[in-house]
Amino acid sequence: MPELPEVETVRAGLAKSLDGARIYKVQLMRPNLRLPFPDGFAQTLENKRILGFRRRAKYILADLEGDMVWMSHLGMSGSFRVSKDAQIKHDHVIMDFEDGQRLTFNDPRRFGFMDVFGAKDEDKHPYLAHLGVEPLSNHFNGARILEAFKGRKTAVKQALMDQKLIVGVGNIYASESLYMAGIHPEREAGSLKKVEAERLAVSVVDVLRAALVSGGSTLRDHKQLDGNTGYFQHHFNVYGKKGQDCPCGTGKIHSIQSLTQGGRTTFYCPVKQR
DNA sequence: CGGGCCACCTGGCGGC
DNA sequence: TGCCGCCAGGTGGCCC
Repeated sequence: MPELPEVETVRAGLAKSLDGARIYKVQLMRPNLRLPFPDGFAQTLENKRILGFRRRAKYILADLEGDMVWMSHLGMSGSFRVSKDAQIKHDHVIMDFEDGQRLTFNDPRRFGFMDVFGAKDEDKHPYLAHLGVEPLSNHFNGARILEAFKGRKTAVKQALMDQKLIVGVGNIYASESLYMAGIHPEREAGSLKKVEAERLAVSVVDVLRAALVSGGSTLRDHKQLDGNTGYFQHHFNVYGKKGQDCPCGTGKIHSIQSLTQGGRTTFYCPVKQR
């Protein structure tokens, strides 16, 4: 389920149930997800209290007693649930807590992964060290986009999804942000003017914040930890709407179009986005 | 280093 | 009903 708003919603759900809880037992139902679980993964987590949950990019980071960090990534189809329901297909990690709660990680496609490492190694972690700016931080603005995109020949849509430049924006919110900013997805990233970069920064923030307020987007049957579904999908302007009338209100009635970039589908308005 | 492409997986859906 | 191809919210690694 995961772009920034969905991951942040999951993080908040984990925090609500499990802040301060002590891990009692960790069961791995298979030796790997996309990556192998590190040696001693279960033993390292067991008997440690969770001090809090943070998010960096699309990674969930749990601070543990003993200056350790438990990292999770949801991939495309990963989800957590706090419940004592029976095990179901694709439940790969089951964590029981001292207070009786059970946390289960389910991931049909197994593109997710987990790791555990010392807190002092976090900044050097190969998957965390080269991440770009957090779009909901006060370091993010048009100037930052201009700097990140400078000299890039790649399409602005792909630059927007490049986690080394800006984190948290995936395929849905890249399309939605570019639509809102009125920028054509195939524009060369390095060609953005200052005003366009500023408009894009505002659009990215607006779209992510609006999605966050809605509890993220729920495609297919995905549920949040508490069993609720996000509902931002009802506010999409273009994502998944190829052929439908464009809501932009510019000129004559026209339809939303799609194209493929880097193997991913992009949705856009050929009139509003230039 | 940048950019393009493939790989990793399972499941759901539309078309025949 | 069954099979087939295609698509899906991500990202690491390989190649040039």
